[in-house]
Amino acid sequence: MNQDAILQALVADKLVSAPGSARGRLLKEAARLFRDDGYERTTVRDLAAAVGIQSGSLFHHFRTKEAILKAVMVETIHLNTALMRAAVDEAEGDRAKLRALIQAELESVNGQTGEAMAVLVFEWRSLSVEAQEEVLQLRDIYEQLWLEVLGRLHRSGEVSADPFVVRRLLTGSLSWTVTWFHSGGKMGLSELTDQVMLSLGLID
Amino acid sequence: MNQDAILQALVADKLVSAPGSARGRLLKEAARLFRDDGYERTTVRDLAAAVGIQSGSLFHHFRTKEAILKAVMVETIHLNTALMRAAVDEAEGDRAKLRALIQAELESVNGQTGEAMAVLVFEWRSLSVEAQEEVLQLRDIYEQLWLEVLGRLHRSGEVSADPFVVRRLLTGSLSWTVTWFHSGGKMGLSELTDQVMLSLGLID
DNA sequence: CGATACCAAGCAAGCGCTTGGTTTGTAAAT
DNA sequence: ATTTACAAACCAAGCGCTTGCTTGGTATCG
Repeated sequence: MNQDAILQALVADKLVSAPGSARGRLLKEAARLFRDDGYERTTVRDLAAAVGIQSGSLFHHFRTKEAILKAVMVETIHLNTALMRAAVDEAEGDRAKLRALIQAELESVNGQTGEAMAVLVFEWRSLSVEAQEEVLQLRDIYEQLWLEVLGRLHRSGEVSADPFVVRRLLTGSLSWTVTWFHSGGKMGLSELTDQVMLSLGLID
Repeated sequence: MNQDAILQALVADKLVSAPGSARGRLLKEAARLFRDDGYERTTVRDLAAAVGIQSGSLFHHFRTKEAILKAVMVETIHLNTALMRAAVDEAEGDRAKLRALIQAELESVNGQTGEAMAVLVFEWRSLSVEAQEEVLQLRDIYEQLWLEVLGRLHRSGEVSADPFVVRRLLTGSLSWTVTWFHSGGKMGLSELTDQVMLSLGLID
């Protein structure tokens, strides 16, 4: 199952907006603006201009500005949960599964959905407390994927540190790559993945 | 040279405001509010109320709201550069120096100056481009400390991955601890440091 | 014909910051 | 020891602007 097929399945289930639809384009522009300028600095007028409508017309699609932020986050989580599960299912062996997870997360952060992922990481606080809890619950689903793989690698002695701690250290280091890594450079995503595995002592 | 002595030396050099002074208290409250609510969400009225003055009176101490953010960041960098240098100087051997750097950064992020450090990490974009460059230059000074130690560990074969990459991965994982690690819990800062060293394969 | 998507205009509230004047702390002059 | 002088710290009020969002009406299309 490739990335396009995964996306289409999610669209069919109405978990993610079709990229071509008005709602889909709006969310894409929102993700870009929220990442570049931050949620608070982005005005509804900026966002409306980016999609070529009047600011008031936004509220035909979303009840509030916060609902747009939440939708960006929720759809991103749904997409990435599916991508992670596919990555982990395709790889054989726990080292390979971990490598697949790392590469998948790096692709999410630095690839096409990177804008939305960055928003997910850095725009937390702009969500109301209730919305935060909702998003957090969704996120836990794919955290479980990591913990299973890391748990087995820990029991086999290949990873000495505590799985929970390792996952959290990785969350930080992988999402932080958005601030310094640029896919166009001389190091590619695959090499970066290797470097992460190396730094964990999982390649010799 | 302990932490208090370092702080006093910086205050004497006017690189950091005295914690008891009006300016010092203002910056401390600003750091707390900027971390908790974000720079954009924090209003000058919130900040003024937190230090017990009128909002207009803030502008007697700082020309603009942004100048307050910048001051928080600049003073934090000065303080932490000094702390890092002390940590690295006191430790003997490169593994011990790396451990000292990690622990010092974890203390900065999660300890007394944690609020300001979180601001430094997460409130980037709210600074004007010129101010960003200024802050970046100051930060490079202490990045050099890390690269020297990591470079030696790399040449000796103790750290296989590229020093630049390792430093950046560590920047992410260490600053991210602010979102999940709480010093009050059952794992202390020293144990967390051990876990980081473990995850790098630097303890057996 | 009815639903969906949009525009034009603007409201109420909140924003950073300014202004003009008063209090407070300090130190030299009497 | 008291007065004088002056700057630093602060208050009360509010200006001009931007913000998220609302309203009432108009295209567009199956």
